[in-house]
Amino acid sequence: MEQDEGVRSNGHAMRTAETRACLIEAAIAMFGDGGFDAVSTRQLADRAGVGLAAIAYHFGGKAELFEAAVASIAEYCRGLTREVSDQLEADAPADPAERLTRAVRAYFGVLFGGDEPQSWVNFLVRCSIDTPDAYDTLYEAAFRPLETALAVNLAAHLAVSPDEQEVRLRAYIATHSIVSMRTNREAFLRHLGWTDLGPAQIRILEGIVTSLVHNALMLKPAADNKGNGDA
Amino acid sequence: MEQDEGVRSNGHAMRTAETRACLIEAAIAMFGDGGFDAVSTRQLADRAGVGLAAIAYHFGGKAELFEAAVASIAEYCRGLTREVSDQLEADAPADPAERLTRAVRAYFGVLFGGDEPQSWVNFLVRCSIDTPDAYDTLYEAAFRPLETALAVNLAAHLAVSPDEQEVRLRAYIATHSIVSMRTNREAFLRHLGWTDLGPAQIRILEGIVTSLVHNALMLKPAADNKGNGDA
DNA sequence: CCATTAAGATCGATCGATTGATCTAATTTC
DNA sequence: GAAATTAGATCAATCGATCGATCTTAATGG
Repeated sequence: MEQDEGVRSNGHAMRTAETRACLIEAAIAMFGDGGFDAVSTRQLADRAGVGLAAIAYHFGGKAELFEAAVASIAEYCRGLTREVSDQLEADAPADPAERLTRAVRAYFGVLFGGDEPQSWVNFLVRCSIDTPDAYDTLYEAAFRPLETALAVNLAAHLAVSPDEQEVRLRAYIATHSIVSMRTNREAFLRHLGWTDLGPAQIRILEGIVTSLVHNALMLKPAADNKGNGDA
Repeated sequence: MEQDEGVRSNGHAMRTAETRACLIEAAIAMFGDGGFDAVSTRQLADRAGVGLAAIAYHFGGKAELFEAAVASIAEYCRGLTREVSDQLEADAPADPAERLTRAVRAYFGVLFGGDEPQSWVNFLVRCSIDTPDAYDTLYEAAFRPLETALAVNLAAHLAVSPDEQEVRLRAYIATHSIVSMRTNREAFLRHLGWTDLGPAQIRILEGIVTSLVHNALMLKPAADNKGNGDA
């Protein structure tokens, strides 16, 4: 039963990869839970099940381990968003509106269907306010492609340029209405009087999200955006 | 011209109040910038222009200073949201839809018209993920009243019960679409390709927000919420 | 009215504990 | 046995907290 010895060409290399993976996983979870300064290198090593010196040996130091955690979660997020952006760039439904509907549903599924712990989400939130530079890498790699694909389809649907700020703003509102339910978890749960996000709650959310797409994202601007001024 | 000697009945009390205020202001700014564990008590004291021992003397310790900062910013936020919830509870426009439109504009003005530094917003974000208990106090005091007033008017407009999750969910989406532009600042700026939130950008936002209210918040559910299933 | 005393508030120095980093010796793999 | 990797011990630096001394203000006595 050598279930995971396929890539094990070298025993040292495997041990190295495993130790690094354990440390990165511990880093994402613990940095996400408490923030960079709230976690000590000893706690990280204990959680990862390795010695304290392994951090310095494999990454150079605490800061470099954090960077590796950012790169790791960026790659993971890229995999998630690729599922969605592929929907938007597929040929299947020719109608942009239909593609948008499906893509938003797929995005919703990615955000609420996975089993990533909340600490991973918190890690991303902390990144954006603690280390904007690190967040920049993450955003460009994982979220920019999705945003671009969304803007292209939305612009086609509205028959305007994808560079119009109206288009990008709509895309932001639509996507982050969903995203904020995870990034802003505490406020969201309190707002709805919920204590958890179980399957029952997620089903309710999905219905509203569908409505949201039609309203905020795809509805033609018509007269309500320019006609009423501010009277 | 004794502009601020009205309440100064006691010299000691005044010195105490001033020192406490300086420490709390420094705490909000520095905790917001870097998080609880990223800031040392020495840095806090330096920023506040007081001695290190003043923290223990006036608050008991670093943790208690943080709690005092939460209470302070909660009271401040309560003042901001009261401006908006008053709009929703006023008699002036009898039409709930019109009250909602005005209130959302007022909320937008509160969020983008003030001169509170971004570190204050970050303080709130950190609260929600670092100390949910502290955030609970803050939410109940400052945001719950606004949310309730919003739900009441929205329910009246849609002719349903304010307890319907559809109503609360709509209110969340509408309000947090705006709020997330500040709490999720880095992603928002990158999404729009902006580098700052100046008056020009805020003017653009206001137009879209107006549209958002009509679309996501006040538009009748019609057939798109229940009719299409998930085909 | 001024001098004296008590209380309130601040400050610099220092405590033990913990931090990230480093070093050495032991273990594992080839 | 040589190289790679790990664990345990230890480093200087910094952490939050505490102490006594100093300064400011309020209250008291003459």
